[in-house]
Amino acid sequence: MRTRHYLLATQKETPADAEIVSHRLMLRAGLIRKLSAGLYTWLPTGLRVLRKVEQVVREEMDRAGAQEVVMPVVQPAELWQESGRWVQYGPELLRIKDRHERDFCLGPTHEEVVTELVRNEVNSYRQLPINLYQIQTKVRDEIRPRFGVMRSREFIMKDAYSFHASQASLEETYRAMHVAYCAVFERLGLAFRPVVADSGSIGGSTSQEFHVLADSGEDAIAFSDGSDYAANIEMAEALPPTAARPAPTAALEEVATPGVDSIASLCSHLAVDATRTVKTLVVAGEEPGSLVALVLRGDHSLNTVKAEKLPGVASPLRLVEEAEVRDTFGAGFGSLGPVGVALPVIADRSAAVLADFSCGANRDGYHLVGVNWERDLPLPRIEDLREVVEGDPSPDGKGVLQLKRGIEVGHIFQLGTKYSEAMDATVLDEHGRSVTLHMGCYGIGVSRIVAAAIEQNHDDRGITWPAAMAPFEVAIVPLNMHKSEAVTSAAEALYEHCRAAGIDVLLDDRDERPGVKFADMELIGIPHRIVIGDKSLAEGEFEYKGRKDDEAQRIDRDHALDFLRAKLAG
RNA sequence: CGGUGUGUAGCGCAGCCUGGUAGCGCACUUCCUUCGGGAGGAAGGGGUCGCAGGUUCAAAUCCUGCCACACCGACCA
Repeated sequence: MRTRHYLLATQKETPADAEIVSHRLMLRAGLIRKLSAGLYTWLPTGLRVLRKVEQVVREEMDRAGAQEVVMPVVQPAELWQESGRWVQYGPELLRIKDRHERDFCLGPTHEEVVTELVRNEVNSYRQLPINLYQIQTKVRDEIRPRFGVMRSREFIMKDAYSFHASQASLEETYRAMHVAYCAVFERLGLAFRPVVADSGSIGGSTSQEFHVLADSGEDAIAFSDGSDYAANIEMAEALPPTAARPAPTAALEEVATPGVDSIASLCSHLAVDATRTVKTLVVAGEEPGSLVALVLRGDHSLNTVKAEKLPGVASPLRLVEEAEVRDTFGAGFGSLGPVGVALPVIADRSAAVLADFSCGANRDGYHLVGVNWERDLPLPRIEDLREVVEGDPSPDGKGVLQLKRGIEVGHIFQLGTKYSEAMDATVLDEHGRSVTLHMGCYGIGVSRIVAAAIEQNHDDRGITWPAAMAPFEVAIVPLNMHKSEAVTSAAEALYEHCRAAGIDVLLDDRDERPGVKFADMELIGIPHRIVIGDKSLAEGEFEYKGRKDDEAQRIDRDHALDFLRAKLAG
């Protein structure tokens, strides 16, 4: 490719609304342009990167025995009604009507379509297992699109669906997908971690996420420093404290705490540590109109995923309005406590082992100190409610937890029979009996990977692509090309040799000053750069610089191609 | 959906308070000089000031409504 007629679309200035580095660089390097909120055009350079990611994914899926298909983006409502998700999925499902007023949706995922396909085409256990995948545009009407293609309303995803006659077969494919995913992210040169995950709205039991580690990640992940344990923080269990609850030593007392409406202000007012306080959160119960009080140690945070899975607690979790709380407790948020409340109370494991603690008095402007379970109030139901913090013991008993942030780029699920049962997808087994299919599903956020890779690979000049993802492998930068015939012919010759050798090469034949060319090639992150100028050319040499190198080096022009081949191979 | 903020040339912004000729930088076009790290000069092109209504002799500016976008909280690849 030559830059002269190539839509390079680089820009010096950063659009004001780009918050994270990958979004800024994708705009500046001319990878994407925004059409509307959460909707992006992929420009030639961006598309090249996208295609490289797709190809790695495709190769590893094929290697793992999956077969590629393409399913429709537009899907009939009937299928979604059959699985129950037409009502369950919520407003994120973008619904449309055709000219006959029939309901359709734009596919956010394809469980229904693929199950419909397989129940028609596969009838015997002999045809199983089967694993079908596609690389295709998905549509989700995101509440809040942000960070460019990281969270957009339209995005490219690889989604695979496997079907099995038994749970054992499903587990085998699930493991194979785990291996394939690790291979994909390794080939792409990304620092990643597989983590135990919540299966969320897709359903099913076992699931793991693959996270690219980055400070800008939207997810927190917890992992042990003493074992392989790693989990999304939503799933990380906070183990029960090992120490028993101390005996009470203080007397129960109500103290005036004017203006105190938070744990922080309570601590400074009473000169106590947050670990000796308790906070009370009120959420909706399972029965319509009912409430449940959740009690956590002052320095801990509620884990909403854990909470909404508890029997008696409404799912999705709903924190109630202050007015509602006031009706029940007679006090506002800042003065709530578990003493003397008529509601079901659930205490976190850490809160349940406190003695002589402080909490709200259920009277505005007052708190209780010296509170003790079983003396001042009954010991309530105890559950794991809180978010783990750094330094907690690892749930597998080995080591302590560390927290990092991650970008979810892959997710594998064992769905079980959720969809096959709802949609009556069965085969006959070797005894001629009808068995419900077991199902797995496996997603990779292809467009998100592009952004995630930039989060991990950039410097103050631009993107520093991992080799496998770079839009071009080699940039040829001739200096003074329009004036020097020697430079022109050398550049043209090297360009043709590279093309003949199958190298992805970009020849910068623009009539621009050197600084402009260098800056652009570095911004878009081409890993290898050959500069051809009159001075070095007179000595029969080119100049080579790797994108991450500090210094350029001279190379013999006659061996430039071999030199590049060696660089690309290694 | 709630909270906050912003809509003026392709991009980044000023002008609005105090109504009166629509401006700056980058980018773009032409010419001259320059040419190994985002050059200098000269001359140009490009805007229904988000939309609709209102106030006024006069609205980018004041008022009302609507729309769009961004950021902060509940969703997910």
